[in-house]
Amino acid sequence: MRETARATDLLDWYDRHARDLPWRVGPRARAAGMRPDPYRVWLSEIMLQQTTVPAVKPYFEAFTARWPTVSDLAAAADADVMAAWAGLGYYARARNLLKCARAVAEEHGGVFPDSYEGLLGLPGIGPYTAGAIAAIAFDLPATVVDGNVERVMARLHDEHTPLPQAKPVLTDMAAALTPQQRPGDYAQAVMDLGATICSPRNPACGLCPWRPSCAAWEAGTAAELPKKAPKKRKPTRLGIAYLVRRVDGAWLLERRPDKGLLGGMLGWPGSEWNEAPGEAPPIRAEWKTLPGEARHTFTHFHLRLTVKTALVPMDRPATRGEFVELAEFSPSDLPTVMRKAYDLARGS
DNA sequence: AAGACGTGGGT
DNA sequence: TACCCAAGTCT
Repeated sequence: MRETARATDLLDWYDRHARDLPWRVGPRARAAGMRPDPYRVWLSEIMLQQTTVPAVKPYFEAFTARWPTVSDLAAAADADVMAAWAGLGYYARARNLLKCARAVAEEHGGVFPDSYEGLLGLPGIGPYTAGAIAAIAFDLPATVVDGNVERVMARLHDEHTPLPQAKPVLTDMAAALTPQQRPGDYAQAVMDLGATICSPRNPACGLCPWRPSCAAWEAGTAAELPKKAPKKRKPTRLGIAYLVRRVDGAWLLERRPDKGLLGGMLGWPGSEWNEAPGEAPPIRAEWKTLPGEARHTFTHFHLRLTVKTALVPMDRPATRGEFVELAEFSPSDLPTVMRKAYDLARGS
């Protein structure tokens, strides 16, 4: 007979195996009464949306060093925050990060709301993040459902309904397991379990504290759960990027509109990205087309970017973008696709 | 309410 | 090479 899964079994496992993460207050310190700074919890949770821990770490360190409090971040210039986020992806997160910081600073006195509902009302905070902050920062018994929890619940209950259709039932399952005691540790424990033991491929069931209660283990189906709706294939789009160098070394750059792909980020002026992009030079110049192309894959399409370069005199007016002095430009301020175009032009 | 929205690492 | 995946949110 299969056992019933208990939160305490997972908490015992977490006490022994909790990972040490820069934004985490571990189980021992929490037991001693320590609580994480809500600002750091919030920042880490936004960065971790659809993003791996190794990718987040250096960005988290850089942000907290430069902007130690939510009020510091609220006072930052948009361009500085977008540049600091460059390379992390999903740039709407950075735009909403600033909106949220400013809402907290101006409408909440610099203090994060300490309720699920209050958090949910802030920009960039959805059901998952509101629950995570409520549980981790405020020790409220919020149910936290991310991709890890969906996977753990699907396996625990041998649920074969494909995602995203299964989301409501999986949420109910997660809610039924959420304890009133140590909800902050528990939220992190389920996610750690999903990230380390109950992993997407080759789950380490031999090490799992919930194996005695796992229906998928009993059925031998763990590795094939959760089921997911089939993916659509990505089309390929073409584009042209224009890299213009002024004789004093300044680069011609353009701030992209807030809405849409790479919204709010700096980039090279260029054509539309589609099946047959037309020429769209941002300045009168003698263009050189570089051999090869910058290839990049976005969430929903592949891009093959032709790079054209030109050197222009000081007094040449641009029809698009603005020249940025060499001393004020760093390729690390660019989203990855734009940095690839830069690398192609610099021969690296 | 599906689709838009990035990127890097693993297989 | 190509596909999958990672602590989702917004529209």
